[in-house]
This record gives sequence, structure tokens and C-alpha cells, in this order.
Amino acid sequence: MRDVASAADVSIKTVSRVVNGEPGVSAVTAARVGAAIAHLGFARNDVARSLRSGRAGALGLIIEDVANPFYSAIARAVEDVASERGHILITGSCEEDPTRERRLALRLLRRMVDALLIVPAGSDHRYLLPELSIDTPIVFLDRPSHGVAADTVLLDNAGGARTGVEHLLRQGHERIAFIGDSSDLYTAGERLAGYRAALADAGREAPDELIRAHAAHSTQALLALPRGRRPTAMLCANNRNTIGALRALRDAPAPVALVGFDDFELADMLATPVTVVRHSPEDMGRIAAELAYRRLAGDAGRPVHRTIPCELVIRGSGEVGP
Amino acid sequence: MRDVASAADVSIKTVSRVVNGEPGVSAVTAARVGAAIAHLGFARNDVARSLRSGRAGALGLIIEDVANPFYSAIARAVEDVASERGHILITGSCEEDPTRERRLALRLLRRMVDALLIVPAGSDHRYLLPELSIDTPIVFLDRPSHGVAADTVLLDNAGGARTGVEHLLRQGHERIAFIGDSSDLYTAGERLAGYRAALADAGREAPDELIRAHAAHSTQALLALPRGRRPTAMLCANNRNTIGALRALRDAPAPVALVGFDDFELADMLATPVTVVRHSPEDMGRIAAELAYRRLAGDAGRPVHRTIPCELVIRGSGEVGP
DNA sequence: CTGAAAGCGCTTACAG
DNA sequence: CTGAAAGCGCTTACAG
Repeated sequence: MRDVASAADVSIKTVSRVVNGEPGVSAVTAARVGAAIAHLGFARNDVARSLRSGRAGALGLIIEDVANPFYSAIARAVEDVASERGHILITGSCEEDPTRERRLALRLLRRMVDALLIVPAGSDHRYLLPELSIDTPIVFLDRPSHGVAADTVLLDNAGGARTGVEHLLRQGHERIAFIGDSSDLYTAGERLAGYRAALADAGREAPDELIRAHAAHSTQALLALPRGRRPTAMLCANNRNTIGALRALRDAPAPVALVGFDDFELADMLATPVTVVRHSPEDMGRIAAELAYRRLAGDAGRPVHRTIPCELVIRGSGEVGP
Repeated sequence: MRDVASAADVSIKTVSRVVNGEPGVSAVTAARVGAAIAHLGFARNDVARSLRSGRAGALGLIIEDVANPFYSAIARAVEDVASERGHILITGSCEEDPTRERRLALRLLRRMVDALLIVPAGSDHRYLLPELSIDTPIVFLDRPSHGVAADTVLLDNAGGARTGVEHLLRQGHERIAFIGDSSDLYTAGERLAGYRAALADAGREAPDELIRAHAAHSTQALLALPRGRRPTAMLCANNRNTIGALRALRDAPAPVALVGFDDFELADMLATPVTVVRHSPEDMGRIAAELAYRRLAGDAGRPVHRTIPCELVIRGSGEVGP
């Protein structure tokens, strides 16, 4: 910028004005500066700009794994919102590891990201308290925060699971299994609660032997149960669980009804197209980013909690009778 | 840092030494500084650090779309390599738009990324020449650069396509279609060349009417050809083309053999499991990132070109006879 | 419409 | 082992 200034015979403040499109520069001066910029191949150094202004022009996003379609859909939606404002997106994968979550979060905050969006792996976010008080908006996605009050965007986990189970009950199923991850995981716990609630409303209880983790393995175990205790239907709590169960069911002697939580590519192309509880990860990412920008625009109201709805998509696997 | 220094009654240089684990600080002093850091909740400002050192501690990655599994696998591999070095990853999706590619590239370079990895959408990269001469390593992935010499990591596109077609020829197919995107796209063009080469080696030519873009639509058109001109097999040039063709083939009266370029999730779970030409996008991302770090470590040798191999995975759809 | 001065928070390049 | 000074390249907050 100093070189441009001396080439155009102006001060660096005037160069700064031209580079940033600020008003108050005569057309003649602006043209001279523009020519010098082009001639020298000048490009603004945004690191220096960030240091002075205190804002990096970047959003930080921490997810479990970018290679998982659910999270990459979120990342893409967040990127689109950031990009509209000329901001960039910094993404980190924490692999369900609270230590990595924390390390990544602090690393991004040291970069002075304008806001931090986080799908938390840990269950204690008090380490973020100093940042929250320092005016960096933090938004939680998919899972709630612990120990700090912050904007949050969740799915209707319990409602979606309930809808799936109610659908299976309507087909006449009596024994409906639940295949999910450990209910320590927030979303798995909520979906299990929805499953239980649907059964309770129907006057049934959920036998412990029908509630399982480790999709592929436990589906085989369920199929090996004696007739009468064997489930005729199952709710799979996420896309990985569903795919694991489908692999195990491929060799099943008798058909088993299946509803999966989360839609997935090619669900409609399998031999028996898969009925799913669908939602929009794109909406989750977009809404979270918009909440962050609202805070940056000065909204200092109480933390906001938004819920993304779920809907049943009927394709075939959930309509198999008992 | 200044506050820490005065709290610990040392200079900021000493605080800097402690924060960065540099040697030459007595244990007593280090402990006093450490206590002040903990007490004040100090965290280093990495933007200031980057400005002074000239390095952001970040890798920039430009891809077509993070939500596409091929690219998210690359992004994840790059992130893992960057993360080992304490670096972060900034990702941008350019949607096959040369203007967005350029805008994103310049935006990342203004942030002083240590290196830029790019899956190019455009066909003129001379706009990067000033940066290359300024010692920012740039690595091209999946498609070659134009007008600048740079490290490049490509798939064995032609070889992979040739392998797929040779496999279909061995099954006795005489009329093998090619379903791909416009051959303006580098990878599509290379795969088409491999297809042609395999047919030429077998003493056959590729009739123009069997070479098509727009997978779903043109698969239907091919099926509507009169017997004798109708293909009995097809090579699909990428994962999107394959899925499009599979949707169209679902209602086909007679089975058609199919080999797809790119593996994809659930390929083995479809009614007829899909034979594919498989490769490793993870290797592509990892190798590209390693090349970038080798340059940063001082390697100033000639641009390197690496090729990722392809292999045929036999699953069923490619073994359907004519 | 234009510019001089200060400063963002660190690291560099020294000196002692 | 420790620190004083300069400077990275901008923007801020002024003054004229």
C-alpha cells in the first residue's frame, strides 16, 4: 500500500479509501491510484486488516467429520451464508472427541473468527465463557450446550422418532426394535425418548432386549431371537445405523419393516426403497449462520433456540407388514 | 501479552517465549508468567502473530462443492495433514465457476494462507503467477493447471476408463455406450479418451450415437434405440453420471451392463451391486497437502506431477452379458 | 477531498 | 537468561 501510495503520489490513507471503495476520493485521484494498483499488482493484506479492525471476516465451524454427508451439507450451507458477506469459512473435524473440540475451538478463537458455530462433542463448554463475554457469538448446532447459554439449533429428534414409530404401529407391528448409538449421545437419547413415548401412548412398553446399539451386529442378534420375541420392525436412529442394519437385513429370511432417521442418497434406489424420517441439515447450517450474523449486527437479546422439523418419507421399507 | 508481562513483571518478549515454548527462560520466570497467563485468561492473538511472521498457519482449499462426497473426502484428508502441523483449513466451493474460483483464490491469498490447493474450474490460471513467484506454494488437484507450472495430483482417468471398457469387452459386449459430462471438463475428456483407446485396441470404433452427456435423459434415449443399435453395456464417467443412469435403467426392459467411474456409498447394496472403477480421493488430498508442505520446507525443484491409480471393483452390474 | 500520526498485538533482530 | 526497539500492513480517529 505504501508502494502504491508513492507511485500514485498520494498518502496510504487515500490508497486505503480506493481499495475499500470508501467515498471521498476525487475521480482523478482514484483513477491514478487504480492505475498504480494495477501496475504494481497490489492486493490488500487481509491479515493486517483483521488485526487493526479486530474482525477476521471469517466464520469458524466445528463438526464431527466433513466427510459425513450430514455435516458436509451443514458446512456448505454455512459457507453460502458467509460467502454472501465476503467472509470465509474455517472448518475443523473433531471426531466426537471433546479434547479436539476444545482445541479446535480455542484455535479458531485465537484466529479472531467473527463467530463460532459448533456441533459439540463434549459435555462441558464453560471453557467458552471468556469468549462469550468478549462478544464473539457462539452458536450450537445439533446438540445443546452445557454450562453456557448460547443460541442453539436442534432437530426435532423426539418428534421425528415418534412419527416413525407411530407409522410402524399403524402397520400393525407389535415388536418394534430401536437401533441407535449410546444414549449418552444427545441425539440418540432424544430419539430413544421419542420411540418410548410413541410406544407408551399406544399402551405398550419397550422391552430392553429390543433396544440396541451397534447396528449391523445387533440387527443380526435381533434376527436370531426366537419367534415371538423377534422384532418385526425397527427404527434406526441415524443414517449410519440405518445402513448398518440394511446390510445385516440383506440376508434376513423374513422381511423386517424399517424406518430410518436421516435421509440418505440412494435410499430410494435400494431393492426395497427405504422409508425415512427426513429433515434439512442445510436449514440447520443456514439458520445457525444467520443467528450468528444477527448477533454480530448487534442483537443482544436472550439466547435463541430453534428447532428444525422432521417429516416421514414413505418409500416402502416402512410399509412391510408384521 | 502486555498485561501478562506487567502482571508477571517481565517484558513482553519473555511472555512471548513462554507462550511459544521457546527456550531460554528460567523455570522460576516461566512459572510466574504461566501463573499470570492462567490468572488473566490470556490467549495468543494469532492474527497479530501471522502479520508479523508472514504466515497464517492455514491451508486454503478450493473445490467444486464440499457437499459432494468426492470433494469432502479430499477436504478431510487435507485437514488431517494440516492439523498435524497445527494449521487450520479454509475451504471454498466454486461450483465449476471460473469467476468464483478466481475470486476465492485471491481472497484466500489475501489472507496469507501458507499454501493454496485448488481443484480448478477455469482454464486460465495466469492470474496466479504473481503469487507463485511470491513463494506461496500452489498445488492443483484432479485437473491440470493452465498457463502456470505447479505441482499437480491427478487420477489415472484414461487408464481407469480403459480398464472398465476392457472388462465389458471381455464379457462379450459389442455396443458399449459412454455416459459422461461435456468433454470440455478435463476428467470427462480423459475418460472418454480411455474409452476410445480400449475400443480401438479391440479393433472397434465408438459410434457417436453411443457417446452421451446428461446421464438420466440420455440413458433413456439409448434404451429407445432400435435393437442392433442399442447398447448392451455402458461406462458412466463419474459418480453422478452413474447414479443418473441407474435411475433410468431401473425401468429398463432388458438388463444393461454398467461400469461406473468413482466408487460411491451403497454401490454394493443396490439390487444389482455396481461394478466400479475405484480410486482414493483421500490419497489425492493427502498427497497434495504433503507436496505443499514439502515446498514450504524449502523444496524448490521442478513442478511435480503425481498420478493416483484406479482399480476395477467387480460387484455384479459389469458382469451382465450382452 | 486529503493526509499525518498512532496503534492493532504480536515476532524479529538485536544487545547485554 | 532477559529485554528495548522496530516493524509486519493495514485502519482508526483525527485535523485541515
